[in-house]
Amino acid sequence: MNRSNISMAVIRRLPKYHRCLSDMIDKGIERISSKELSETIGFSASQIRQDFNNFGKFGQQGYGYNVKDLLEAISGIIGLQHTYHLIVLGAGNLGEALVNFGFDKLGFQVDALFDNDPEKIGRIIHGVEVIDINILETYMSKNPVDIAVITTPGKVAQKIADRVAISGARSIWNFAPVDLIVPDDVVVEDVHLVDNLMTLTYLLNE
Amino acid sequence: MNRSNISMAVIRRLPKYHRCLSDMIDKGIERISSKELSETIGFSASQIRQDFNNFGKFGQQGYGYNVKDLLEAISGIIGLQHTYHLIVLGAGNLGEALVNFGFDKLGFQVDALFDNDPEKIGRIIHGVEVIDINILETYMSKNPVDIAVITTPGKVAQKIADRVAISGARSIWNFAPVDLIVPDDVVVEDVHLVDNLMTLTYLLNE
DNA sequence: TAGATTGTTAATCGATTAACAATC
DNA sequence: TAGATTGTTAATCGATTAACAATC
Repeated sequence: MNRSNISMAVIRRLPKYHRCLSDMIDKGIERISSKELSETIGFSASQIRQDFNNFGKFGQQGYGYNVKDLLEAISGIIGLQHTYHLIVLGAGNLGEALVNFGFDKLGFQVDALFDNDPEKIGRIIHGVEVIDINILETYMSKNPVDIAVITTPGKVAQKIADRVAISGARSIWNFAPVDLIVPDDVVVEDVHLVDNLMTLTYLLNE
Repeated sequence: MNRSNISMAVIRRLPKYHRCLSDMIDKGIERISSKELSETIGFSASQIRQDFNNFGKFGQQGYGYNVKDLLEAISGIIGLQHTYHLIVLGAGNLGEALVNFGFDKLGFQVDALFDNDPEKIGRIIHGVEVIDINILETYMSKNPVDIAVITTPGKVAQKIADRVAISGARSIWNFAPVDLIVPDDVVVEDVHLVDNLMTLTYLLNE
């Protein structure tokens, strides 16, 4: 039950449990066994029970799991009880798309966009202001930033990562096609879209 | 050397080899040992040699690997010698961002965007026309589609997947937060952005 | 109570790492 | 030739699956 011992394989399955259980709530399903959940989610019943038992005992022998309670437990494990403050570095199409994606319902609030383009600075995009990247440090000294989202070109991504890390960002969600180097206490999650496309083409030629 | 036996763990490392070797070409590096590559890429030298030897013998004892030859070999393994025809389903911010991402340099050509919004149909976005989703089948009967990119809301994603699959799309790059059900011969690669965000928040609370 | 299903231990499977003979 | 480094086999490690006692 020590979070730092949990393998990444388990951690990466948590969001899928969250999504699947949310769907079940919407459908009015009240209880579920690991066997039934297995059929919906595609993980083995054994793996499901192993996964949950990394974090505690959420079921009841002979009954299964209460969907609502289990969803709440998993939300808590993931950390969805908190609201997270995001800033997006790079007000291009991708940055704009992320502002508009609808993460806010889950507690992810984009507070500001940053760019170096004078044409964009000062504009409001989906209710979020575009701020001059030159005053990033000033902004960060006054506002908490949990997640810095990097959507800049690859060439400047490391420099931006350095700046947000030194200014106190706790984590980076990186869309630039580079492997960032950050201090030990900064968490990085990469979305390497080109890598995904290449995986797809490999499988296409199998 | 039978492609279908290769594990997904290996396949998902191929794009990173590609990126790392491309960077080395740009830097003018001509040869590299698995040990040196290990230090740059962060995989063990042993793993690197194991990975390559799934596909053939690309090195030379006592010398290492020729960077240019190795990059060409890996490009070929991934399938980058071909050009791929893409269509994007959903002309929202994300669809627009993907059209503009710059994949074309790697051989990924977006031929068309599809949407159901009369305001958008007929418009040209970054040189790509937005077509009425109602004539998707007509379009696909006349044009080859290797990769169908789904950027629609989750609710309609499965229906769109069904339509592109039956019309002959060979693969789907899915950005909707659903697990698509497709015929066996259609390859799906998911980009579940909400899942990535949740993984990040988990790690943030570790 | 009997049936069902969890929580947990043991067995299996697969992926990574270590070691070294082959060879450039 | 001697040194270096691959290709490949063997050992280890970790993750998944199977099994079953505990118990609701």
